[in-house]
Amino acid sequence: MQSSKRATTPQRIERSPGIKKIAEKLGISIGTVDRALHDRPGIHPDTKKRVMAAAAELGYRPNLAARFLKSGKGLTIAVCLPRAIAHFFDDVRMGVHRAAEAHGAMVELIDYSFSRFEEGEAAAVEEALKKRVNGIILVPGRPSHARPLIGKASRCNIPVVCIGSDADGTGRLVHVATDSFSSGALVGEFLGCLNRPLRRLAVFIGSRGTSDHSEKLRGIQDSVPRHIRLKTTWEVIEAHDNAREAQHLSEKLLDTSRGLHAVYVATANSLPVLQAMDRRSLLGRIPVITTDIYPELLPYLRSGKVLATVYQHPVSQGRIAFDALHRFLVTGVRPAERILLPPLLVMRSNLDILLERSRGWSRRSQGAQRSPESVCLKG
Amino acid sequence: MQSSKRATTPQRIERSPGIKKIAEKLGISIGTVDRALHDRPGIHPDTKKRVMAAAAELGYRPNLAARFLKSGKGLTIAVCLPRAIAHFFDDVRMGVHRAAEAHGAMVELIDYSFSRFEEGEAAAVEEALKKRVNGIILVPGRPSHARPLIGKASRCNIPVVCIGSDADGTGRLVHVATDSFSSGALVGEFLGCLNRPLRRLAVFIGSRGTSDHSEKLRGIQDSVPRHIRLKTTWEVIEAHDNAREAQHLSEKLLDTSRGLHAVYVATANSLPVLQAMDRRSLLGRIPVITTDIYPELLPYLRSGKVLATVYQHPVSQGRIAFDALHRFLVTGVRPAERILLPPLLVMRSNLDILLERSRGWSRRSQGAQRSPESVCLKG
DNA sequence: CGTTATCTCGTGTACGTTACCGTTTATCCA
DNA sequence: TGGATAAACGGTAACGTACACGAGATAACG
Repeated sequence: MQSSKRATTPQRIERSPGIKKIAEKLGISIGTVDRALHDRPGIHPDTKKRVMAAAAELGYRPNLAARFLKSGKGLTIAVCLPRAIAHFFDDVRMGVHRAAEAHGAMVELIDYSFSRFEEGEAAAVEEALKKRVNGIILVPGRPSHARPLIGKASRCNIPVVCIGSDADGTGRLVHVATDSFSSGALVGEFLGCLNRPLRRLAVFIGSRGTSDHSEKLRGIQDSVPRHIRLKTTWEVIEAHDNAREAQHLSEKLLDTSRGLHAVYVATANSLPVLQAMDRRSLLGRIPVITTDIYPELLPYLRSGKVLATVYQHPVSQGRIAFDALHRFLVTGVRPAERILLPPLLVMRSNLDILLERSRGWSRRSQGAQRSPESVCLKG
Repeated sequence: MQSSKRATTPQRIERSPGIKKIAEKLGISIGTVDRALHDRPGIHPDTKKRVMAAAAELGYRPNLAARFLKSGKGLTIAVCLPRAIAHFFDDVRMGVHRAAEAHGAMVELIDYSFSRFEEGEAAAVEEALKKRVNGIILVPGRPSHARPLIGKASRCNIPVVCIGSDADGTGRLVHVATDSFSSGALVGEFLGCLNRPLRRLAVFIGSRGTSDHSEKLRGIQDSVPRHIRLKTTWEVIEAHDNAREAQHLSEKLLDTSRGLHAVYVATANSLPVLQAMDRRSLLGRIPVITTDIYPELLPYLRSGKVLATVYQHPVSQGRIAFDALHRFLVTGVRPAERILLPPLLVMRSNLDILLERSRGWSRRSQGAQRSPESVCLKG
């Protein structure tokens, strides 16, 4: 069979040791090494130990290119997130997909969208486990319902990344979110800069039971007294992320207590509040700060009726979650227990650039806001 | 219970057509196809045309896993950036490296640092071209010097990504930066929110000749009148990114003109200005907004002596630049001509979370950040 | 007509991994 | 002790690509 002589080039490229190196170091076959490294049956425990030791000693790292080439498909990752408050989660999903695209066919995503109010997350995760995905990215709608599923996944050795709400103590890999306390504190600091007498402040949240919301409240209540000399009183309204409830409660608030000096809507459910205030011609007179960005909010921001909104980096959260998971799956390096992003203020001046970068909402430039010709360097 | 029949499943994973498919479709060998696809010598023009047509028809995409497996090394990308104003560029470099790490051994980076004031960029790029890298990420120190080199690289079919300064019209792949105009406009808007009489404003820039700086100036001068009723006068100081010059000019300004109402330092060279103001006990009385974040600036931010700083996402700029370049090299998809990031305000409340995410500067304790002590603007 | 150079193209091997099949060894029961 | 059965392990094809090498054809030259 061997006909001609080979004149292979020396090819002195330093390659990381492969499964073959381990095999010849131990004087066994690559098949055995393969079984040892992948918990496959049909191998003697002693042999397996020797292989694992040799692999560790040589610093073996599986060659993903070869693995992908052989198996024909890459890692599969389930992306489980709610449909509700769609704009935020759509951005998260986009962040995940963008990050995954960088790896081409070597990573495959499977989307599972579920209704936030029907505990659909359980079904989604269960489905993902059935499909034997390599990892799960999850935005828990109701963390209490998600916890057992996350525990189950972790026991199956399937890492779970939580975005937004956490589910700690379940064995989840990492929690990615914006820092809620800082969000509230940032708003407090900004309000303090306004140089106005702020005696009565209203804060709209979803529920005190949600740690995200209670932390935001704690943040602003901790921050405002530090920047404002006057004694402040607080109106805390729990709207439970329900539009009708938000509308009803805000109208009630506005009608009963007149001397409101600032409003902070700490949930994405800000539209009903804004509309109620608009009807009473309060916008523009009372400083309002909201959370997140969605199309209906844009006119309020552009007109200055809403001073600023706290941006929570949905796209980045998705990207970071994916990167952490991918890195763990590939290299085995565990990310930090928790990755917190800084909340940032978005105002009229930087709104359009932000949108252009993250989405396709407002392609229109706002008149004189930007000169038509692009920036061009001239020597 | 398994079926009696061995009958393995057809394993019909839909694979994208490879070089082999093209070969058998045309009835030629894979070697010929290889030569055609890679502009290798020794192939008849007609044959090459047929191959290219067939490749296009079948939607051929090279299998990077196989390519990497065979060749033993991945894409090599040169990262050329200055040493000066180190913190910003260090972050850019970190962003590039982080993004590259996700691809493991399939991407290799080569760092070329050069001195900004000695036209070192030319040598760096030249060196990269010699090494026959697949792409170049460049922060032009002196764009006018970089232009011919970028043109040369583009003619060699080596894509160049510019971060910060642009070199447009040279064939560079894409320009990544923060939107300078928005930066200035954001500061103007924020100052407007302060609700104070701002009649005399000082803006420190590097040079009017740098488009980045002149755009920031244009931004704030366009923005302030929209938020402040009073007529404003402007002091524009060009410090040429030189610390001594900045110190001298700021002291001269502070001593000659007393009624300053706000200061915007639009370059990273803000320390001399702050020190000059501090010596005259002006900090805390006159609102100051700076640019970028570096260790020496932290005390000013934490104490409230600097109200806010405009963050330009150095890490993200690096990451985005890399991703755009990588995507282009792998899929051939050209990114947008220009990718502009939104500038964002960093204040005390979100400073530490930001640092934790991007670097290791910040001290661990959140006690300091959330201590009751604070400095408000007086007067 | 023979020799050689040039151009064009086919062939073979290797990359690291996995799946599958074949082979050897150990265990157990009749 | 023979034979059956399973456990443990060896061997190899194949994934898609890159590249060295050689075969075949054609043309140019003596």
